[in-house]
Amino acid sequence: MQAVREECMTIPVEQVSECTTPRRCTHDYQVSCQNCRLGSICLPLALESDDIVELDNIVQRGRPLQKGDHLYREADEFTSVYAVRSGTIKAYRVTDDGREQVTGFYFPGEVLGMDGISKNAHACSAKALETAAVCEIPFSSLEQLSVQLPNLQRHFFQLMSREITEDQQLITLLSKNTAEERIAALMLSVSSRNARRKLSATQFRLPMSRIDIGNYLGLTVETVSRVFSRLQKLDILRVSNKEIEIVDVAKLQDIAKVIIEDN
Amino acid sequence: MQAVREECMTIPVEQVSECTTPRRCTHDYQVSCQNCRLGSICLPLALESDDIVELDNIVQRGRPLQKGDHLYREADEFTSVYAVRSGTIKAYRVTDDGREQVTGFYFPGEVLGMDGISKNAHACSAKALETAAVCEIPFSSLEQLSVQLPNLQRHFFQLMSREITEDQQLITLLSKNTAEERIAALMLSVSSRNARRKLSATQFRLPMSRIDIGNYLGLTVETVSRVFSRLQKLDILRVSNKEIEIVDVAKLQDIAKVIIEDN
DNA sequence: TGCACCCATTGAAATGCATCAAGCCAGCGC
DNA sequence: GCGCTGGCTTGATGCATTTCAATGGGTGCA
Repeated sequence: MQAVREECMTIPVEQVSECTTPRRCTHDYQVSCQNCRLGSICLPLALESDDIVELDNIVQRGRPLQKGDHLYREADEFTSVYAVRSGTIKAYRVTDDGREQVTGFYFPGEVLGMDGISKNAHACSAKALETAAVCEIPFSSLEQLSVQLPNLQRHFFQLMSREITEDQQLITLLSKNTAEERIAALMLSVSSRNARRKLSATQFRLPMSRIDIGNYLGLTVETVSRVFSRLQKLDILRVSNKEIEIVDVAKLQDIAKVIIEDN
Repeated sequence: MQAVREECMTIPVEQVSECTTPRRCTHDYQVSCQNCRLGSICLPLALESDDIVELDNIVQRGRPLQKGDHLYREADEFTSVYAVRSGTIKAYRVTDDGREQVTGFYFPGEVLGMDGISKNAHACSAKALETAAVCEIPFSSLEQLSVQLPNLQRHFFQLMSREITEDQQLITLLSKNTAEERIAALMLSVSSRNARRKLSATQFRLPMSRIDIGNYLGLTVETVSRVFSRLQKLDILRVSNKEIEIVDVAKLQDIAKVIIEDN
């Protein structure tokens, strides 16, 4: 499984749309919105097929990002929002005293960059955690198209609203929950987002480092590591470096308390 | 000063638009967007005067809320967003184990309720911390009008984006900062939001209780209280119950580290 | 093959905040 | 006035997580 991913990563041209099968990826580099596997969980949701063509026309598909490449940086001029097609993107900001705060992880089908709208400059940086491909959606075009397609406007409002509610869930998590609860909630979140993409909900590879996890959840690396060890000892998780297997979903949900939604 | 506010609160009909002068409030109950004092920091920002009339037509101004009244509750059907005209609104959600998490405080000129768009149901509850008046903006009308007025669409996108960046700032605060830093940041935030409304940036009355502050900042009441005492002892703040005076802004900023923006 | 580097794990000690507990003060109804 | 209640403050103690420190394992490169 891991070998396949590695293979994929050496053939960026071929793994633009998500590569999940053990077979060699055959996705077209320039796959359109109409036949993108992610369609139903990405922007085109709720659009008529004629409308999707119009959306497709404004979407720009650039070269894949290599691990560590930046999609944009804090304070960069805001021009576009981005839909992830493959790989994982980490959004983060640097605090005044130089430390990093991870504000989100974006998986295929998810849209990022909307924080830049308010000031016309990105409020955070976005960096690829692994080889990744994104669709760039120029915001001015999106605005214009939204005026013609009320469904698109609606959908984009919903996307932004969703970002808000997710941030608020994270706020609650950080404010009220223990280290164990936070980790459990994150694992369930990754799990359900995997399931949404028809991948395994119980076995997956975390694309981010322990440092990133800790940073996102307001914990130190050491605490993250300890919690993983503890959950493994309790036969709730099986952890091998970045490979995670959820052995006991019920117990994990019990620990997380937070209900992880996946729509 | 406090006496005036009290007077105002007994005459709700008259204090709909913000009451800040020692004189008896003379604001019209049905003040329109065109001549609302908050115009420049509320939705109509960036609209032509003709457009403001159109916006004004869809805005509904109901009876003021009394302290403790709910504007909406979690899971209520989402129909409108709300602009605060006077008073303060607290947004909060109840966690699965019954505890409360305050997600935001909304002052005059600020817009709330956008979290409800994604699921067509409110993701949190909103409650008046004191007598408050709000403008209700039916979302379907706003959507329709946005299609006609690209500036309005843009502005609403910006409002939502702003909510996202503010939530992310809170995430950083909760994840990285000490109790002292969090309180300092909140005081500076209230201060700058007051200044935006041409009120004193150094002397104000906190509309929320210590419990709410703690809840918002992920701290217990006791810690909040201790921090206030400490900051008072250091001659940075003067605290008398809910009345706050910022004695040393520089030191407060120094503690907060976070740069509080006010645009 | 071996070195260097980064990431992850584990242990021991330190600490900031929560928890528990008691007391104070203001407002309010009786 | 009296006693009640709710919000706020202050002190003593405990604990979860951080901090400091050391070690191990994987990966890339010479």
